[in-house]
Amino acid sequence: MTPTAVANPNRAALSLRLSRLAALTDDDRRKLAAAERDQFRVPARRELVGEDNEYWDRRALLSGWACEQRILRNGQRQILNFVLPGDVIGPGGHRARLATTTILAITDLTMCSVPDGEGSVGLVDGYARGMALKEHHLQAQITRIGRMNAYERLADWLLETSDRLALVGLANGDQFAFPITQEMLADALGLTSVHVNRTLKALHRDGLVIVSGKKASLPDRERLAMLVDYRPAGANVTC
Amino acid sequence: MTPTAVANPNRAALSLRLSRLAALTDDDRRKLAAAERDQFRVPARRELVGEDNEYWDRRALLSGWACEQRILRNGQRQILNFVLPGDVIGPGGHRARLATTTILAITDLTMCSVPDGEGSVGLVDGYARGMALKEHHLQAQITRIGRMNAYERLADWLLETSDRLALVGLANGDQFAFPITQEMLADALGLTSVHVNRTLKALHRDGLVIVSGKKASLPDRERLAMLVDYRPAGANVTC
DNA sequence: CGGGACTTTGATATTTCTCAAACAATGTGG
DNA sequence: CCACATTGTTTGAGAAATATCAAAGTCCCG
Repeated sequence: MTPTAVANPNRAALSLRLSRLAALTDDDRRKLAAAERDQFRVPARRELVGEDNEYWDRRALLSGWACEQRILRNGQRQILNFVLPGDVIGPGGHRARLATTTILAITDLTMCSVPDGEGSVGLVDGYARGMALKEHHLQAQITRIGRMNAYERLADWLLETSDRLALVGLANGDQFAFPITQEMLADALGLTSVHVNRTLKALHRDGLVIVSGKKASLPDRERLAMLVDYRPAGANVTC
Repeated sequence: MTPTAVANPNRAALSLRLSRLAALTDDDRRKLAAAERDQFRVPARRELVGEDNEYWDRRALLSGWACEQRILRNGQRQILNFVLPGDVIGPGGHRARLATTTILAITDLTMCSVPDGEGSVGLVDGYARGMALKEHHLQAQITRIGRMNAYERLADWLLETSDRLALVGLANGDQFAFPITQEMLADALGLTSVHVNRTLKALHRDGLVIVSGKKASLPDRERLAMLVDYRPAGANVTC
């Protein structure tokens, strides 16, 4: 184990995620590895896709967190979804572009471009499952905001997020990185940062969630999942 | 104008919508017309796609309204989006299926299957724009529920819906069919039917919305749109 | 005409927001 | 390495939006 490998444990998030979503050949893996080798960085707080900007090719996030958001006229923000390592962003099959949406780097990011799927059943299948997962997450987001209370929204979102991170090997047992502020969480879950704070404290009091510094952990996933009737998407997707 | 043509003014919703989303050749139109000729019906209240059901090919809705929904353990329902004439349902490019979601016929429906896009730039482009629009509507739905109050949610949703109907020629001036109950609206907008009722009354009092029987109209779209900073998706999409 | 499904209304409860301030952590320039 | 500025968290008190419960009214279908 070389030092650099230890320092960058997840620079293969794209290939790791795809290999868990579809059956890849050695050739697929080679293509992905090549793409991952050609990385570029984006500093925190930079916007990746501005409204009405030209849209670029598909890119994958290798490390860091980003989010897709929309700003309302009155300055309010709605975070539509978080972009986590292994996720692909860019036109999803369709070239049509009408985003009134922006992608914002929450932390410093490492990214790479995504190899074309042409001629590879595995890659095409993996991309397709990735898109299906993304749609699933959008639907879950609607359900959370539409029909759950603050306590349930937090619980459900934490479970989903930890599952997504686990899929790319970024969850250590029940613990995972948590680089977002309570205000971002509020903007994602349709709440106020004050209320997020109080609700997180309630979850902590109930022994379900521990957030400290830039880490979170879910000591009792079982009970948490029961509480909000959480159904992991993974079962239907991973292969 | 034959009597049947008058009685069924919108049995060409698919080709109409696609021709507004992309440039179609005569050949494309022929294919679509052929598909539309081979219709089938679905009675109101029937489920089209059950959870974990086998997924079928892509189908288009030619007349009637349906909705995609999810039922929570406690019996609550979240309507994720409404399916309107001209909309395509089924696996969107990706074959992966993980829907924990159901499509429900709200009214009696007329449907047809969707011709393969193979070899047609126009059709492929049209389907792609349709998918992009759908994603846009999901994002709009999140923004509505997450960051708007009841009054704004209703207003925004009514504007979007009337635009979607207008795209397939189903809006008469500012008036359009409105076959859904206030409870469905509540389940879509993350509200209570009681509150939807009161809010609709407020919109009516303000001269912005008239709902009566199974029709709705928006007498002052201008003011309504201003009020909620509504941005039609159409501008970026229709060609 | 009767009955079920929708709508409307009222009174009250609950959740969440708003405002304001104190506190803690984090980073930055000197 | 300190002092300060900035950003994020925590707390309290009161206000506003929305939910809940219950009942009456209305409409439409058969």
